[in-house]
Amino acid sequence: MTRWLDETEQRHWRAYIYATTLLHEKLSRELQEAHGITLADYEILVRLSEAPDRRLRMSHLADATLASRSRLSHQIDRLEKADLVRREACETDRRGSNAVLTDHGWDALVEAAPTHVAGVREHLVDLLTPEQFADLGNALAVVARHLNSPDLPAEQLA
Amino acid sequence: MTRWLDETEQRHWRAYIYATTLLHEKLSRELQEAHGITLADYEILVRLSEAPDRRLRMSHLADATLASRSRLSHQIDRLEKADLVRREACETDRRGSNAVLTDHGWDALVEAAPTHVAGVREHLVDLLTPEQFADLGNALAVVARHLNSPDLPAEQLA
DNA sequence: CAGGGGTGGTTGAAAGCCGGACGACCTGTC
DNA sequence: GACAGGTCGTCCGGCTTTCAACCACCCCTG
Repeated sequence: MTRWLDETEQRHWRAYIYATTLLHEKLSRELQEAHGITLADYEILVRLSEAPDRRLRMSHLADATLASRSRLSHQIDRLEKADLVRREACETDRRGSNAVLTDHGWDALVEAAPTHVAGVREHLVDLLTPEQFADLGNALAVVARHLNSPDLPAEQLA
Repeated sequence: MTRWLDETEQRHWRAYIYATTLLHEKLSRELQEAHGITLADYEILVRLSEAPDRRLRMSHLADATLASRSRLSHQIDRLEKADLVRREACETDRRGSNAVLTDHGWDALVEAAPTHVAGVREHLVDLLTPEQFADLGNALAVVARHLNSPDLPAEQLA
């Protein structure tokens, strides 16, 4: 038996779909117009910039950015062509490679970051009260944990 | 001067990106595996099913689903191949076409709806208290309104 | 230390997506 | 009633994503 969404739930759900789609597009477009990179590119650069020696294993980076291995591989191809990232062989595991942020990549990130942060503030954070934003973050943290955990049988909760 | 995100804001922002990406993927994959349609397809079918005579102008449908005209056109191509939707000429405006839900499309929607609703509940609604979910919806409604409105100069708010 | 199963990452082909250009058509104005 | 400017939907070219196959390598087991 399906328990349907009542009218209010449906309204909230549509607001969710609507807002998340629009926000993602807007932030990505702003980055692209100002700096020629997408939001996905930006997130890769951020991860690398935070990593020790500004390098990460491909698979780790794929997990962190929620990309498939194949997708990340292509994406790194492009970033490599743009000289924002380069690949290097992994010392300890000869199957592996590291993605390394180039100096040019670092500079690009430093330039793009204000655009990104301003967008996040303008189109999200500053539209809400601090409590609202905190509640949003906490609620979505629950969702993220749920979706990220290996699928437990639902019964386990009973 | 850029006002950076503090550590807490950053945590919330990452939860946002993480959860919205995962949730979208999960719901789309569930639909695809069970019924061979994506979330975007599903939303088109829903809009058509709710419209008078189960038909809508292409441009209206594009706006409603936040798709570019070009993207919608391709998407309708696919749905037409799958016999879920068909096109028909618009009577009152010879430039236009209507997308019409076929009987088969209606049946597919009726079949897919329980999967979708169950997913939304399992991975979002039922993870939160009713208040949390309502707050989420209301906060995102603010965001959606903001992003949807024609760009006012920021000064207008002062 | 040989073999088998698993993992890391890349690749190519096919499908999907977007922006921009386009032809067709509508509508207001003179 | 002609024309200018807008709107409707499609199409083209180029890029992105996905899927599945693949090679190279690791590691465990016997």
